[in-house]
Amino acid sequence: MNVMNASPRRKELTRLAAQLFVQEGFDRTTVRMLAQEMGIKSGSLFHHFRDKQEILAAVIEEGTENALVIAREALDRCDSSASARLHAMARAHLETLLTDRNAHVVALYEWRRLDPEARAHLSHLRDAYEALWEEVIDEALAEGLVHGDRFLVSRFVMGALNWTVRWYDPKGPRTPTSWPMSWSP
Amino acid sequence: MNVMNASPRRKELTRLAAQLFVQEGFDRTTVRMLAQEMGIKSGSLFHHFRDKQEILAAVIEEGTENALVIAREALDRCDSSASARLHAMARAHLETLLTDRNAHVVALYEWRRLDPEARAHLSHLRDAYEALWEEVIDEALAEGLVHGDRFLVSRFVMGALNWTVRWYDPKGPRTPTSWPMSWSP
DNA sequence: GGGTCAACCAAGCAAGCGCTAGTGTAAATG
DNA sequence: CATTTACACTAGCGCTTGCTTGGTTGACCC
Repeated sequence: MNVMNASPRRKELTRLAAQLFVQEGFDRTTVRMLAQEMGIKSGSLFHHFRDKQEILAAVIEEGTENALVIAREALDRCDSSASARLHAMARAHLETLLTDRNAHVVALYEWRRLDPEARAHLSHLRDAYEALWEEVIDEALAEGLVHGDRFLVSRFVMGALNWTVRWYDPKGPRTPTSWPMSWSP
Repeated sequence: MNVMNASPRRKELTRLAAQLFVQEGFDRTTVRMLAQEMGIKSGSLFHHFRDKQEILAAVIEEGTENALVIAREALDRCDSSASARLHAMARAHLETLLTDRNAHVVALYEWRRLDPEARAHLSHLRDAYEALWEEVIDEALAEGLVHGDRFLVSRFVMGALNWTVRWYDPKGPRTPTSWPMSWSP
């Protein structure tokens, strides 16, 4: 088995899996569906991944790693005012949400399907990303750019940004989706 | 079968189902698990609901109907300034999110599992609720209370509010949950 | 040209799934 | 008293699931 490496083949399979997981949801996506989409037989899948769970973990890991890279680059590139850094961070966030849309939607909707070990590992990645956000928000608070409770501000900002995956459709203004364009509670 | 009525027994079963759907997700929740939680055998479940899908629809319907009632009451009770109405609406929204938490989390995560007929029916309920929001936001824009694109403003407000179900835990400040307290994309 | 190795396949197993059929029974209804 | 209704039961059918097994292929290497 290829379990631990990051072969190009595995990367591609992961990308395809992400797409299917978004379309059908993790539980509804069978290993046979995944295999067919990948052009192989279902048994062959387990040459690349230990089990179905590992495919899910690979999808989320990939997405979160890319988010970290993009955010760091954006922060390096912009000037050091709190406003510019906040702007850069928000923009990087939305950029990631779009380019790795599938992976992030999966992370959002299927996180609970991860087993404890995978969850622990991916939590570290996530925490690293959140640390960037908290840093930037602290600066914004210190400069008086925004006001309010540090905790609440960051939750609300992240909420508003992340929620975009539910209603923003890059394919066009009003393509029918399988979830409601918006949601009322 | 009791399919169409709203017997008190069915209401209670629906409440229990909502809890299980939140804990396990719709697909992972088997009719046998539901039956056990309800203290009956799996076959007996189909006396109350036509099929598993109908249980899901019942959960979401219940939650959305309650949201509508609460929001309307709140709007009736407050005075007519745009600020007061916006405040009342936001408060009612969060109140619903808390009291019918399970139902709303299910609606948020499992909407896609609904079959087309159920989805169409529930969309109407949802639209009725959203109409209240749009009305209030329009008033706020007209009075200059908030600025910006009407569409974007309502999405961002709803996003920030709805996102609370992901990090706010009514049981206490830091109880471990099965999803990340917050999320980084 | 024999050996290596990732990649793949055909076949199938054990477990679990939603749901149905048919029956029993106590309370409500005529 | 006779009949219907609401609710529960047992038993199991037909099918799908994730995953395993044992073997084949073809490109590359010394």
